[in-house]
Amino acid sequence: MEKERDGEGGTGTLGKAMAILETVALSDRPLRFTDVLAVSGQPRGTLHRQLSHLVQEGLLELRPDHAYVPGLRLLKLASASWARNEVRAVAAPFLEALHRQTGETVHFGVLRGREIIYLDKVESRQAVRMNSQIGNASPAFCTGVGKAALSTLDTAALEAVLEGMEFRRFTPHTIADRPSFIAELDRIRQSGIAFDREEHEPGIRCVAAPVFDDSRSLVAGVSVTGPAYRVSEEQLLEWAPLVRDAAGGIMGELSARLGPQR
Amino acid sequence: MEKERDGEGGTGTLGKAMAILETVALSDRPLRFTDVLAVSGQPRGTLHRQLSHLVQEGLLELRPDHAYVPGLRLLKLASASWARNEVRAVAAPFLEALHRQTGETVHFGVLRGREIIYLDKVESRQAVRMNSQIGNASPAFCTGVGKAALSTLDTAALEAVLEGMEFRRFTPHTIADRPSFIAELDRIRQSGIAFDREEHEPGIRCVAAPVFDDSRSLVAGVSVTGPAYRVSEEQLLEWAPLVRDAAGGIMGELSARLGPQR
DNA sequence: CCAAATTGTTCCAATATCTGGAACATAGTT
DNA sequence: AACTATGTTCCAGATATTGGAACAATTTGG
Repeated sequence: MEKERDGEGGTGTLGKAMAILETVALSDRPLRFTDVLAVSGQPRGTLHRQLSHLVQEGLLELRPDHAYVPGLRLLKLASASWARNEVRAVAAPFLEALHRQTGETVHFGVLRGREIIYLDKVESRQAVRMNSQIGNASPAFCTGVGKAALSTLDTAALEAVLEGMEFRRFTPHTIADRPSFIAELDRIRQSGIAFDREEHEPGIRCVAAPVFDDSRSLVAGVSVTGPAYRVSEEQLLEWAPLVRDAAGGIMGELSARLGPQR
Repeated sequence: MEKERDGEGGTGTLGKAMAILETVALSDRPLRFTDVLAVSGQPRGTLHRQLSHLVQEGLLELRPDHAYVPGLRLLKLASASWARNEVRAVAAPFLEALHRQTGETVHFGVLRGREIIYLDKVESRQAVRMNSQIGNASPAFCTGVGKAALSTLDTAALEAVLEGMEFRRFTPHTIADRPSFIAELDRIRQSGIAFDREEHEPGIRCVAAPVFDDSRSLVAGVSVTGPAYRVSEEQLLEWAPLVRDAAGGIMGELSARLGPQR
C-alpha cells in the first residue's frame, strides 16, 4: 500500500470518503461505479465498500440504474450550516439595504482557499427558491468578491493562495497572469474597492468591497452585480461608496457582536 | 472494545464521524468539546481526533473560543445536491403554477424515514434567499406533506415507519396516537388529499397531495400552506383539486422523464 | 497569589477496521 | 451459447482507530 501522498488525504478514512463524496456530488452528471473507479484510482473492492458506506449514511443515493447521485442528508446538514451561520445573519440586513439602494443583485461570499463560497444573495423579481448560487464555489481570482477578499491578505497568506493558483481565462477580460493580478490587488488595496469588468462571465459587471476581521480569520466580500448593458462602469463607480459602507457596516456589527464574547 | 451496537452506526468510521457531525451541526447552539463529549459518550482522546478530522475536512469549524460550528464545505456539497436533484427540477414548474393559482406558500418535500425533507418552497413577497425551510426536516406524522406521503406506503413499509415513531404533540390538534393516526391515513387514502389543521404549528393550515412512483422508491408530497386567519377549511377544500392536479402533473412528468432510461 | 478543578491536547500499545487482489456474480452483446 | 463489461463478495495482510493515561492550559476558589 502507498505510504503517504502528502498534499491531500490526511484524515485517513474520512478524508478518502469525503474525496469520493465530492467527486460524485460535484460532478455535473450522475456517475456510475466504473466512472468513479476511473477518477478515484482506488481498487474496485475498496471503492465499492466506500461507496456502499456513503449510501448507507444517506450522503449518496444509488439509483436503480446504478448511478450515484448526491443524497438528501447533505441538504439537511447544509440547511443547518446556513441557518446558523452568524456572519451571514449579521450581513443579511446590510445586503438587503444595498439591494434596495442599487436595485441590482447583491452577493455575499467568504474566501475559502482559492475559492469564494457564496453565503447569500439578494435579487429582485424571481421566484423564491434556494438560489443555485448559494453554497456555490467560484474561483476567487476573477470575481469581484474574491478579489476584494484576497486584497486583505498579508504577503505570506497571499503567497500561499497564489501558489498553485490556476489562472484560467474565463473571458477575454480575465486577468490571467500573476504579475497583472498582483498589480490589480495593489489597486484594490489603494481604493478599498474591487471591480469585475466582465472577467468571470461575459456581459456581467460588478463592484465589490472586502469584509474581514483583524485576525483575518474571516475574509469575505460584498458585491453589487449587473448586466453590462444596464450597468455602466460609471454606474459602478457611483455605487462604490454604498458597497464600501455596507462592508463597513457589516464589519462594525461583527466586531460588536462577535468580538466581546469570543 | 464493544462488539456491535446493533441499531445505529454500521458504517464503521464514517458512521461515527457522521453521528458527531450531525450532533454538532443540528444542535441549536455552538457546542464546546465537553458538550460533544457528554452527548457522544466516547472517550476523550477518540472524540478529540474525530473532531479534528472533521475540522480538517472543512465539515466543522473550530472557532477561537473553542466552539464547534458547521463548516462551509457542507454548503458547497449541499448546493450540488440541490441543484442536481432531478425530482426537484421536474416539480419546480408545477410548484410555481400552484403558487400562482392559490397565492399561498407551496411546499415540496420527500419522505425520508420518519421525516419529511423539504426540497423546495415557493412563496411571495420575501427577499430572495435560501429559505431556512429548504433542507429542513420535519416530522412526517403531523405535516400535510408527510401524511400524504405516508398514505402511499404499503402495510409493511408503514409498519416499519410507525415502529418507534414518537407522536409528539405539537399543538392541541396534533394527531398524537397510533389508532387515530391510522384512521387519518385511511381517510387520506380514500380522498387522495391530506389536511393539516393546525397540527404542527398553531395558526397554520395546509392541504397536501402525495407524489410517488410505482416502486415507492420516491415518496413525496406537495402542499399549499397558509395562516388560519386567511385560509379557511373551505378554502382548503377548494384548493384540493389544484393540489391533486399538481401532484398528478409531477408524477406524469416523472414517469415520462425518468421512467424510460432508468 | 497559589492550589485545585476543569477543560482541552497528546501519546502509544492493543485491536477493530480498512485495504486490495482475486475469485465470483450478473447483466449486456455478438 | 460464448464473450465482454460491469458490478459484488471474500479474506489475509496493512493500516487507522481506539481508549486509557499522562500532559498542558485554562478557569475557579480559597
